[in-house]
Amino acid sequence: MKSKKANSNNNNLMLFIVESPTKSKTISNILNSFNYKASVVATLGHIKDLPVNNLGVNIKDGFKPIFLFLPYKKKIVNNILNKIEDKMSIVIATDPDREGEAIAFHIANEIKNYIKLKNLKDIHISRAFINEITYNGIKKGLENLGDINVSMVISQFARRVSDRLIGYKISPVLWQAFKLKGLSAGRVQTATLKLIVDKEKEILSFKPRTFYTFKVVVDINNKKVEFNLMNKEKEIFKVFENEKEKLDFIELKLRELISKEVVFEVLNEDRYIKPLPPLKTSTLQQEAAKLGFSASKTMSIAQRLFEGIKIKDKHFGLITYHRTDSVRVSKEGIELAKSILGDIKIHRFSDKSMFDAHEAIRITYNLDLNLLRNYLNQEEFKIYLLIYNRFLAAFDYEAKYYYQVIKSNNLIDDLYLFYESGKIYFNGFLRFLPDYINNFPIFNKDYIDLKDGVYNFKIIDFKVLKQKESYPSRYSISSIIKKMEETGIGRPSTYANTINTLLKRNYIQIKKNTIYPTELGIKVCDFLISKYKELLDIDFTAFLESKLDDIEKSNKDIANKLYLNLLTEIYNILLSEKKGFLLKKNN
DNA sequence: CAGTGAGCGAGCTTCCGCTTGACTT
Repeated sequence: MKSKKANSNNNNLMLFIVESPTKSKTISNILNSFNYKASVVATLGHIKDLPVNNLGVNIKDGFKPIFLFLPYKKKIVNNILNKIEDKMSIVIATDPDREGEAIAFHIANEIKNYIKLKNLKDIHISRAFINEITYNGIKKGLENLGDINVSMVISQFARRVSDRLIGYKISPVLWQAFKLKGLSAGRVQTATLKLIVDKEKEILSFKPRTFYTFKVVVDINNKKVEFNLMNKEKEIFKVFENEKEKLDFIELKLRELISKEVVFEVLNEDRYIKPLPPLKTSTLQQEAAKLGFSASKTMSIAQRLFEGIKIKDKHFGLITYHRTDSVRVSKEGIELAKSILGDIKIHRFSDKSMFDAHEAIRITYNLDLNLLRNYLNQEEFKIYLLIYNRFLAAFDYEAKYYYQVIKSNNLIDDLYLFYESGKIYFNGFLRFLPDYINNFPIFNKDYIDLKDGVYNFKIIDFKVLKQKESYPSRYSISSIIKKMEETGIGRPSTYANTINTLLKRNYIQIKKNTIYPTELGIKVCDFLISKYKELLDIDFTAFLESKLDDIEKSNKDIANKLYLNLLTEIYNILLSEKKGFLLKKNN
């Protein structure tokens, strides 16, 4: 073994490149156990980007992007290059997604230039796809080394250049139209702003109507039980203010029923509640928002938990990576759940993750919570607990409950009396998420001891409740992030940034976790949508994604052609709108 | 001759997405 290692020392020289430095230590240990003499280095995300001060897109030369080093990245890249030696294998293991592929492309170019410059020999560059930082994840990645996927890189360029053209061509139109410095527009921020403005308009134009509902009190074994008057579809029956005759009719009929016996059917069922999936970026931000954390605050706390803490001279990264859109849990995570819970159940959760570069956000060690409380501040501990509870809940058993529905015969014109209740008899995952049952109103009602069957019960009384339709509610931080994710606007790394940008531009205000558009926000949004609906409305991102998908799936030549088509199409829209704007101004 | 002002040109804002760390409070 010793001689073999010495023998192959040079062949096993490896430079392993990832994005996040926090992962490098773990990876380094795993690679050493494979007998590689590896150094693991991190790019810290993108190394190159379009210039900030100008468009950076050569429109006449087929929309060719001009990429420059981001600040401080030249130094990081130089540090990586300095580690390259003869007879080394270089493995680029940036995240397995569109952005990661572009990072791989840029770093590979730098490496190739360096090799030429220094005249280095026997260097092999390859691309690895690592879905999880575990022994098996790395092993699998190294067994299936490949090359950089050029079409995927072109698709990332298309995404980047689209966003640049839209942002940098439209924002100046705003400066001119509003005579204000620093206004901005973009595919993500303007679509998000529109969600908020649309909601405000919905509220403004909403005219709440007054309506009446009916509760009927029934005597069941000397207990007064309140039933709802509902239609066949189990919707509460409403009579609106202008339907006076209907109201009188129902009241009359109900009055006639007082002291009368009515036929009811009782049905009891065994039902269960499935656990919630573990957290991902969007849901973590949503849950934390309910505790009063802003999205960016949540992310900086999660970053600290990810980087971890020292306990008795040993370092513990406390959670998995916190920027993810997946609820998948790695084998290692499942083992961890098993070691904590003993007995686990694997549930299937629907997962619409687009790239799945990272698994769900979960805890990484079975650490004593009381011990941890001493090492974390209050905020960190709260966020850790959210992650802890959702992770363990996801592997726990369903909660089980008795469900009961009591339904009358046809009472009046296809209207029925309904009573629904539930009683939990097995907590299951609810031991980790006790508040979750508040989402089910049936558990607030008494479960009545009645066997299945047909009964006669006496009607005692009824109540007519006067109510007003409630206004649509404005977005909270939590619900806007949910909506952004549902509509596909933005990515896990940018939900928080987008909200901050809208705040910084004074397009929105947040008061008591409620998001209001400002007057400026509404004006800017209306102006932009009237002129650039095609590019800035909510569904443009879905359109763009489908085009990017086409590019990614094509061979290089077709991908280049599709790239040109897409950007020409976008540019033409920008051009025609701008012309229209100038014409109108001159008139 | 000196003061005024027209006219011109330069410089500035801006996008989305991937990562931390260097700042301040």
